[in-house]
Amino acid sequence: MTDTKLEKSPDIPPENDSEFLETYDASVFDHPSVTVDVALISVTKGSLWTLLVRRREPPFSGYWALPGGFVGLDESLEEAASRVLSTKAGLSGVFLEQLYTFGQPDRDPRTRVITVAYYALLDREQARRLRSQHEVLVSRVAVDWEGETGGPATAFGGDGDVLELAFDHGEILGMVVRRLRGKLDYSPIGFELLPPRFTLHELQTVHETLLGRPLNKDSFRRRMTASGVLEATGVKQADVGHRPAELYRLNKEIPHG
Amino acid sequence: MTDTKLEKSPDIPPENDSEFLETYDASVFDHPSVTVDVALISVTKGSLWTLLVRRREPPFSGYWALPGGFVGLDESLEEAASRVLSTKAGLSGVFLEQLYTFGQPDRDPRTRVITVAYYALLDREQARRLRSQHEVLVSRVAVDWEGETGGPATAFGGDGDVLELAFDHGEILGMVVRRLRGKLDYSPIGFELLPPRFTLHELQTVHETLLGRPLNKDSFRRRMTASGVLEATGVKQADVGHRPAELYRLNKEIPHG
DNA sequence: AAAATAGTGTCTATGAGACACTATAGT
DNA sequence: ACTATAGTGTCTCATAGACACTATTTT
Repeated sequence: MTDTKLEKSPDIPPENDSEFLETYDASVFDHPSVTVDVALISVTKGSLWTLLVRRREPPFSGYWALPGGFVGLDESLEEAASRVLSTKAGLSGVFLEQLYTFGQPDRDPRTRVITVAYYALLDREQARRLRSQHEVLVSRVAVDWEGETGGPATAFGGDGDVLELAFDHGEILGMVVRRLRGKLDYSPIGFELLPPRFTLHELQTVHETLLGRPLNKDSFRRRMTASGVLEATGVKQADVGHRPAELYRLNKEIPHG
Repeated sequence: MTDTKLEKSPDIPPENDSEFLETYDASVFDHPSVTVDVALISVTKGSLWTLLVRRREPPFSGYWALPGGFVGLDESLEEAASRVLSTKAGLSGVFLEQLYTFGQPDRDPRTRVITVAYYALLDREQARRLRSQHEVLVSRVAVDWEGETGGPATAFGGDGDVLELAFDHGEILGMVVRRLRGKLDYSPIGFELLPPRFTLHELQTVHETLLGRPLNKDSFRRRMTASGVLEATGVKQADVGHRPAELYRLNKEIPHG
């Protein structure tokens, strides 16, 4: 094949970025700030919840924001997100995955801030501990099913009032929910939102809450048991006022990406 | 519900990022550099291709790299990627989407560089124009089907030799291909790799090349015609040495996310 | 006519939804 | 016994794969 036109002219830029530097030279030290913002997602009572912190200073003073922080020069993005999780929520060892990077020049009115958004998935127990913390709000989140192709999420306070979200955090939350909806079919993320042992019914409720629509019970059970990612423990529920369901756990033998 | 523990203590940090600043204060002006790298993907001759540029200076001098550049303080990430596309490849108006952000502290040995990776999809005609340019190499790319869960791509030169890729660009290319494979089922990205009018066979070849495995002809035709995203033009191929196939185009009436 | 690919019709296997039925806990 | 949910068996319908067959162009 003759697809190769290899380098032969002397006017090739010496660096990947040199032609940019021509126009950028004077401000070469004006690098943008880079932050991570983390959406801590949990599912209970048939709703989606996320942790928000209230801003006390401009910009967006009084608005609610996802917990976040600057990326240190010696830490990876994931380490920065982990640090935010630990500092702002006292959590470690939770499922954490990169979502998207938001970099509109005007998203922070002060200065250029590019943020790498992450989402973390919490089970009931972790979410419960969060609710007992001070200074944070675990807020209910809703995304229109219509909002499939885009659009922000709405966050609600304890009294059902709509919360004003800082920056583009409404958009970030909207994208988190849509991403989770999309991954649910082919990725074992539902389990991250449940304790280590759970019933099929609990798993179905998590899926339904995430998707925002009811699922067929028979089909759901068949799909899950046939997929091989579940493992029956032999143990059953206790004290439930009806026939106890079997508890399942994630099958660690199967590699699940 | 009593999920709200609103702010009431005076020790709440005044800013989202203040506790980070405690440890960061001295180097508050040492922001990381932020770049965009763009993988220009095309499909022809049953293979995947991407544009690579050869580095002429350290680090990774002599290695091959994705085209990229610094993000300007006043441009969005997408605008930066568009600019790279136009400056390095002379292309505009092509499909462009953000992939992932790579930020390992040691990915660039000189200094901290966080890169936001994008991928662009080119049709035959755009790829052909690329191949006629100087100073760039349109390289064949392969990703093990096994590499479903991760791992880098391999790039090949014109003589079939393996190219050494700079930085983590092999990982980036691997993730691009896996992302495309995943999106193919539920997103009309296959059309971006074809000219405005194409036959069902050409579309199937694009899908097969991307996926790295053969597809069932009958099922593929049914799926595509039933999906409603295709529109028959009534026009047929000419000069093909066999029965000419009907040409289809993307149905612009249907909203497709 | 031969070669080559386009396109259709039909049968079968598989998975989802619907529904009826049985099972087992607490009260 | 009653209630509520767990779990099974079976039927139907939609979709994918397999295969046979017909159609239409160039050489």
